[in-house]
Amino acid sequence: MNSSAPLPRKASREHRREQLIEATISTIARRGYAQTTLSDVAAAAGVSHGLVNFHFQSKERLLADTLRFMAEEYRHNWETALAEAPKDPGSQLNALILADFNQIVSTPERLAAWCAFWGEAQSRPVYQEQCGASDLDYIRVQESICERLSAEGGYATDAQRAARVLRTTSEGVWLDLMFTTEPYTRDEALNTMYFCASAMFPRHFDENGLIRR
Amino acid sequence: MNSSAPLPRKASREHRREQLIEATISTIARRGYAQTTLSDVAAAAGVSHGLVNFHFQSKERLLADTLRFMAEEYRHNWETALAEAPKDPGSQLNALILADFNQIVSTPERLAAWCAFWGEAQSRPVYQEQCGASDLDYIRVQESICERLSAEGGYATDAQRAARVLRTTSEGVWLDLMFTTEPYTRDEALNTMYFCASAMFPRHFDENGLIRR
Amino acid sequence: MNSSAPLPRKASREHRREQLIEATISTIARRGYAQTTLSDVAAAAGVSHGLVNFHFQSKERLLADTLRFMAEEYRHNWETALAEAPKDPGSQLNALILADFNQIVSTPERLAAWCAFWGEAQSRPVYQEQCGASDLDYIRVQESICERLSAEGGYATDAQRAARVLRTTSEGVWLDLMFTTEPYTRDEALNTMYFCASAMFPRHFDENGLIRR
Amino acid sequence: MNSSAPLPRKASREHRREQLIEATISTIARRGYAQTTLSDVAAAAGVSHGLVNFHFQSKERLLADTLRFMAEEYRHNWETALAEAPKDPGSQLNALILADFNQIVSTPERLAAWCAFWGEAQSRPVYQEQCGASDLDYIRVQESICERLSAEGGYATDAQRAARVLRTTSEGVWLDLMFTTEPYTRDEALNTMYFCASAMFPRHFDENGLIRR
DNA sequence: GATGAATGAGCCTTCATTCAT
DNA sequence: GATGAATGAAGGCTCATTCAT
Repeated sequence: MNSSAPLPRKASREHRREQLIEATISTIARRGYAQTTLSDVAAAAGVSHGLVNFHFQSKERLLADTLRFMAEEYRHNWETALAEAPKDPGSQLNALILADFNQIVSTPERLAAWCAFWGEAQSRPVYQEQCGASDLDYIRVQESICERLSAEGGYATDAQRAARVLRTTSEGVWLDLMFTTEPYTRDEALNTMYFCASAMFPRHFDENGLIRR
Repeated sequence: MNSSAPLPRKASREHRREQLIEATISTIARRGYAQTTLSDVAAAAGVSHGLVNFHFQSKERLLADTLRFMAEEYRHNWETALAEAPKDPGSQLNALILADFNQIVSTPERLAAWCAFWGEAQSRPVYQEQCGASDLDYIRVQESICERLSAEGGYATDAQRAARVLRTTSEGVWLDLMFTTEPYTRDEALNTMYFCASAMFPRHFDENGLIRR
Repeated sequence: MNSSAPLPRKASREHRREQLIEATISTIARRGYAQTTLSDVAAAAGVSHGLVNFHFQSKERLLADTLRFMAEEYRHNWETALAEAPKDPGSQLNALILADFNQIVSTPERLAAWCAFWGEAQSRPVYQEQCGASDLDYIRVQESICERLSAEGGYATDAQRAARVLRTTSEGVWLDLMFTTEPYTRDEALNTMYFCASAMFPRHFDENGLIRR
Repeated sequence: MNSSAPLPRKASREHRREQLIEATISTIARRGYAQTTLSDVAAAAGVSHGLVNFHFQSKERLLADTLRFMAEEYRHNWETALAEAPKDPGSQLNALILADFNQIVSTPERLAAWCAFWGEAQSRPVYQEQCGASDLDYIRVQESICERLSAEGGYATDAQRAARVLRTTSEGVWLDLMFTTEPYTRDEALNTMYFCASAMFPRHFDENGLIRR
């Protein structure tokens, strides 16, 4: 997996942690959550397994920290996208859609790891807490953008449900990218998102994306 | 734990198997996939753990058979719903939507178990095979219904993408029912589905369901 | 293994026991002592595994009874051979040698089963008791024949050691028939025995057997 | 149980392995092959049972490595004996006989362990492979010594069969040392071997050993 | 910081034994 | 007599965790 560059014998604390977290994501993606052992993670990171415990105290914490890392990465991804986009609601919604399918959070490894955590989260309150707040923020921002868009475009649409349909479609398309026996491309994934947006906001989106005026 | 009635000492083979599969679904829902042990399952079924291996040979097979059971149950659910509904595409699509949220497949236990299996499926080819064919059938039936609906209603819509949006929204709403910190009701879930359908097929659906004429 | 003739639904007690003992010998020969389970034995006998316990109460007793059966069979084999042979010591010793390699006790299955029991006997006093008395009888009879032969032939040989060499060679040749990567035939086995006898009693034996006068 | 001194917490890998192999031989000798568990072995070595798997991966491999160890020890024993003995065939054969009954390979533990492995070997190809080659080498060396002895002494004897009788007698005497209810001493065992040798090579051996000239 | 030998709890699995039918 | 579902003790194996070096 790793073993790429011969690591500096002494990496800084933070760097080691991040390296181990990346190895954890890799391993979960490859072997699944239930099959992931600390030895797998250590091997993927090219270090001894004792070191994992040294930096994370326990497997539980390693996994929790990995999930937090991914949640923060995800949040940072869409927050940055929104900050860099024009402030009109169409552009903002477009930025949100694009952010979900860019090369940072939408890699096969990330998708697989998210999927694995979802599978476990239901029975682990600690995981739900980990993500709940982030998700709520995302939902509220998305809803508020949809409201502004609705107002601006004169849509008679229910903004909350529109936002929810966009969000669930995004999640479902992620699952498609993981599982369908006849998978489709990331472009088709995006087009599906735009198709969905255009059904609800036809004066702002068509199947190819945001309508520029 | 042993929620059911005191079991007869000897249940028929098939009945025992089904009982153990139900106990497995329960246990996965409660404890998660990774934390599910044969002893948990046996305790949930009120039998000794040796009996699980007696009937399923291994934990692996118990889980695979459980997934198969759920896949067949899911398929049977929507096939029956379609068979019992009027044959016009609006009614058929409506039946498909309702089937996903009825009391058979949309119980908290079923949702949680599905979610757990999704999390593991990515790293288990045998699970993907288990579900792949079923999923494809569902997708094709749903697409064909959307095509007929599109033709009938004169929609300029892309039937394949419309079907996909409906399906992914359904999956995403399932995840919402599992995870959101501010969960909503099954009625709201259905209304969200109808909102989605009405955005794409406004002459057949509104937010409250199929428009009767 | 078995399954030969469709068994009468109700076999007599003794017949069932013997049938199960033969199945045990078969199974030990095929799978080894440590790998032999009651289910293997039952399957080899074509009956349900519950029946084995019914007839033998426990696995321990089944194995002990099997060993006793083989010990009695072995003893009966050489006793009969001695009874049917002429009474001169040369003929008697010859009968003893031939008895060890005839078709009753020297089948591959018997040899393998004996070997397996030897391997376990060391740590099981009950097995040693089972065979000890029989062995002692055999040893004494063989020694007494050798003494008579020694006297008759005017050999200056130590009859006890001569008997022991014959007996150990017989055992060692049995092991050869089981294990050597370049096995030899039963005829060569016999010739080896005669070679051994002729070295000690050259006026009574040559490499081809008893010297008739 | 833990017969040796309190072990250093960290023994070198090779030393640990050998220590565990000795514990395995001990345990097999005491409890028999079928009754030997990893916990027994670990207890005999004074370590936790997890450590056994750590060093040998599985019980299967532990036993196979133990057998290999004993086979190599046995081979080394007679090879060294031959190397240190005078090169005339009489001395070489004498060295071979003595080697089989010295304090290295002919301890009660070794004999019992060999016996247990023989009992299992028949049904385990891997065990047969383990020993087959070594045995063949031994047989060939022994035959060639007997041939040289035969030529030197002008015996009209069949060297191959003579070698075989010596070898089988040796094995049989080993079994006697394990099993007979009236056991005899190691000296008597050796005398029996010499008795056997003297019967076939009377100008080189008498009952007390090699005839020095 | 880092390593890897060592520990031991916990799990899956096997299988002798029981027993209702 | 015979069957086979059911039990539960026991064993092999995994792996998170500890800790001497």
